[in-house]
Amino acid sequence: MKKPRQPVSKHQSGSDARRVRIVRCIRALPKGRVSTYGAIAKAAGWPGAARQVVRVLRQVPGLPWHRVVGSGGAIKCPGEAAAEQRFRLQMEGVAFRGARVNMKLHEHKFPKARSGKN
DNA sequence: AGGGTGACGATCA
DNA sequence: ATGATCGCCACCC
Repeated sequence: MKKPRQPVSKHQSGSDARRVRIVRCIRALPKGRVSTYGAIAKAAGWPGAARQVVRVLRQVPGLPWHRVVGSGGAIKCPGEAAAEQRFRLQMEGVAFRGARVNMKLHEHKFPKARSGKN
């Protein structure tokens, strides 16, 4: 077996591994639960990379993108997507407080990204 | 090599 | 709450 996979580019650098990590976190979001771009980045062991989370969400299909919101539970999607996201979340039983998700009730807690060893 | 862009985050006025 | 700025990181031309 070789690696019958054809990378989008030529060589994936370390950034690819991070991407995978981020994807993993997003896919780990259970129904009815949400998280923020920053929290996911942090959970992926990469604090401050909220923008990369966004990039992954847009590039990788099949992710529960609607379960990812901005800090404070604010929906940051542009135009129509915002309405859809909100709609889908409500359908999953997520409660809103105005234009934001009630993070008190639905913010997902990721397991500690390996602190020493635990 | 240089510059612009984002479904961001935090801070300040 | 709104708008402006800065910091962060990867990607695109």
